[in-house]
Amino acid sequence: MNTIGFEQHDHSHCITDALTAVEDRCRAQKLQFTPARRRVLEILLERHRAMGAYEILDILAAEGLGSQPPVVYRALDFLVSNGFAHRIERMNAYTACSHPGEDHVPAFLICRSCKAVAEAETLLDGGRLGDAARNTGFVIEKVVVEAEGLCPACAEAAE
Amino acid sequence: MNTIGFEQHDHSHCITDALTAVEDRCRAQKLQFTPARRRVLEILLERHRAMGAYEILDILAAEGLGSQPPVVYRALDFLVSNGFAHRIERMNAYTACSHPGEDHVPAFLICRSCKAVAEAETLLDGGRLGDAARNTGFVIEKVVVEAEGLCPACAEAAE
DNA sequence: CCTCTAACGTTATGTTATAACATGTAACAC
DNA sequence: GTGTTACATGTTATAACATAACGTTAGAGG
Repeated sequence: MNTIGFEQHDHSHCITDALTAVEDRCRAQKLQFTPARRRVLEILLERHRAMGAYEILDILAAEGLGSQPPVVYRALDFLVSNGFAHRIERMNAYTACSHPGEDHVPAFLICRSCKAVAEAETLLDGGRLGDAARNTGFVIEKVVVEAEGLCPACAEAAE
Repeated sequence: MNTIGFEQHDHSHCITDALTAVEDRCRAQKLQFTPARRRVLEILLERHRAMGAYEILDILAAEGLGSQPPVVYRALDFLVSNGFAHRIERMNAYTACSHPGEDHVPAFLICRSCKAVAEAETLLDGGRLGDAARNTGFVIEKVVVEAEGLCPACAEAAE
């Protein structure tokens, strides 16, 4: 199964590409890409879907990389706050970023049937929400956009 | 303090108006607006801010309306699924709807400093997200839009 | 009155996340 | 090369959020 974009792709390349991009970025910004942080990102990239923190933790534990919740939450905090992964609020889950390094406002399409997640794009300021904020004097710093529905495969199966 | 829209308003009116609208709607749709459900909505309207389920439960418990989590979660399920309240995913919190009865896609402006929440509007289909979905064949059923930042008062205080 | 359904009471448990504090470690200044 | 600083990690405990499951109750409609 693939999820991002709901289409087939060269998965081993997408993993190594993403890792390389993150490594470069960490070097450039003097961020410590430690084994635990790296392994969590690898897990997210390998599975290529949204995963719960404790699901990731189970894998880390099996590999001897730590068995307590703070281990995985710290790694996820690092990845999310540096834009290498995203948190899906609707699912209390985490997913590797599709294009780490680029500054962007992610928007997610979440299939309620198979739980696949695709990452799309929005702009921060352009639309109606920006208008509403400007009218009231609210200063937007971060935006979460998550759509739930049926992915192409599940929509077809449901007919 | 008020929150919705970040502006002063006639609060007792806004409570009674909202309750009346919900009552009407329940009558029209033969929904049971039971004491627990009503009281939870009243609590959300009175406080006029996003509240956690257990915070609401504490109040219910003090009033003898039930002390176990399912009590409040059932009431919230009813209110949310009928559009009388909304869940704020970012905060694991709930808030009364500003315009119950009208079909709408809520968007929230959440102040990270004072936790005030304003409800704005978006359209479901119009924008960039709709385009992305259409391109991939994804069928959107529900959209969550939540912006975090500083409300006018806190933005000013921060300067 | 009976029955069906939706709501409610209650117990227990599952799931997600963080506080707090001790320990280790690499880089840097002196 | 030692003290200091800053950051990362190990570990224990607990907080915060949510639901499963099952029995009971109460109102609507036959």
